[in-house]
Amino acid sequence: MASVFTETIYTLARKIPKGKVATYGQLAVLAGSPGAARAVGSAMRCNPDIPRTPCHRVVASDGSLTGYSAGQGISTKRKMLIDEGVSFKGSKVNLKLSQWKEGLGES
DNA sequence: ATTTTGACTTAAG
DNA sequence: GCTTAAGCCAAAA
Repeated sequence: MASVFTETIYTLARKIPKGKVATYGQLAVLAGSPGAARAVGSAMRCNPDIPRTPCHRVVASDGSLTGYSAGQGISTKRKMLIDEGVSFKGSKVNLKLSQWKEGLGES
C-alpha cells in the first residue's frame, strides 16, 4: 500500500457498478485530487486485488482501454467489459452510454 | 529529500 | 484522424 489516496482509488473502483466504466480523471476527482489521473493509474498498477479492485472498469478519458497487462491485456479487458454489458465503440468504450455517474439517479 | 517515471489529459501540428 | 508536446499529481528509486 502507498497511502490513503491509493486506498481511496481502490474504494472508488469497487463502487463502480457492473456494466459501467469510469475514467482515471473521474476517479481522481472522486478521490479528492482532480488532475491526479496519472496518480490514479499508478495506484491501479499497484492493484493488490483484481477481484476487489475492478481496474478493468477504469478507462481513459476517451474511453480507450489503456494499460492492463493481465491476460491478453487490452483484449481481455475489453472482453470483460463487454461481458458486463458495457457498450463498446469499436475498440473503445461508449462513455456516452456506459460511463459511470456517481450517485446519478436522484431526481 | 531529490529525481525519475507513469494504466492520464488537453492542446497544438 | 493521428502524432507530438507540455502540464499535473502521486508513488517508487
